[in-house]
Amino acid sequence: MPKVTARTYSRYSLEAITLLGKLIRAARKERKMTAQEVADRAGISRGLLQRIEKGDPKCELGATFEVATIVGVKLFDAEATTLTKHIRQTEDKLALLPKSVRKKVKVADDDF
Amino acid sequence: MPKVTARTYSRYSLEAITLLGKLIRAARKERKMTAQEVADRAGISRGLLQRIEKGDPKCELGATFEVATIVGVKLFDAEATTLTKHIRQTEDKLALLPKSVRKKVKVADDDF
DNA sequence: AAAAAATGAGTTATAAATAGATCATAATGT
DNA sequence: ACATTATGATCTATTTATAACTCATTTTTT
Repeated sequence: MPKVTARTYSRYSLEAITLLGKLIRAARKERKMTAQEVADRAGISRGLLQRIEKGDPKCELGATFEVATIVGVKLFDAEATTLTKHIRQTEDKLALLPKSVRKKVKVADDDF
Repeated sequence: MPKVTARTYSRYSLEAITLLGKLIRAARKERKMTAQEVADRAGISRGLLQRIEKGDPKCELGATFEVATIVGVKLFDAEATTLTKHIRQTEDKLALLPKSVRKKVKVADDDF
C-alpha cells in the first residue's frame, strides 16, 4: 500500500482556485481563443489547461499564473512595473519586523 | 540525455508570484508564526513553504493558496461566501458566450 | 447536412515536485 | 553569555504531475 497522504484545502482556497479557473475560461472565451492556442502560448499541454480551468489545486502555480496572464486575468490588477514597486514596499515592510518584533519593549534600544 | 524542456514565464507572472510570496512571508511574520507552524497547519513541509515564500513558480497552486489563506493573504479580498457569488456570476457570464460568439454579428441578436 | 475543428475525458511513460532528513548559521529567549 | 529555537540550504526516495497520445462528443464552419 503506497501510503496516500491526501492534502486538504480550506473552503476559501478551493473557492478562490475555482474562481480563478472560471475567470480564466471566461477570459479565454471572450478573446475567442482555443484551448490549444492558449496551451501552446503558455508552453503547456491542453490537458493541463483543462485542469487549470476546472480549478484543480494540483497544478503548477507558474503555469496557472502564466495562463491567467495570457488571457488577461490580472491577479493583482497592476502592471509588471507596478508590481515591482509593491514587491519593494513589501520588502521594506518585511525589513522592519525581522530583528525581533519585541514582544515587550522596555526602553528605546538603539533605534533612531 | 534527459531532455530538459524548461518552462518559461512572463515577467508579469514571475513578479506576481514573487509578490505573493513576499506578502505571505510578511503576513506570517506579522502574526509571529514560525515557518514550521504554518507548514504544519497547511499540511506541507517546511521546505515547500520556503519555496513558496521565495516565489518559486513550481509549487502546487493549492498549497500556495492554502498557505496564503492561513496567514491571511486574500487573493480576491473577499469572504468564501462572496467568492461563491463571483463564481456563479462568472458561470452565468460564461453561459452567454458558449453557443458561438458570432464573429460577425449582422443584426441585434438578443442583447438587452 | 456534411466536414472540420474544438472539447472533454481517460491512459501511460516519464520528468519533476514533495516529504523528510541533516547540518550550518542566525535569531531569539533566558 | 549561554541555551534554545528558527531558518536556509542541500540531499535522496518516493509520490505525483505532466506531456502526449487516443477516442467520443460537441461545436463550429461551410
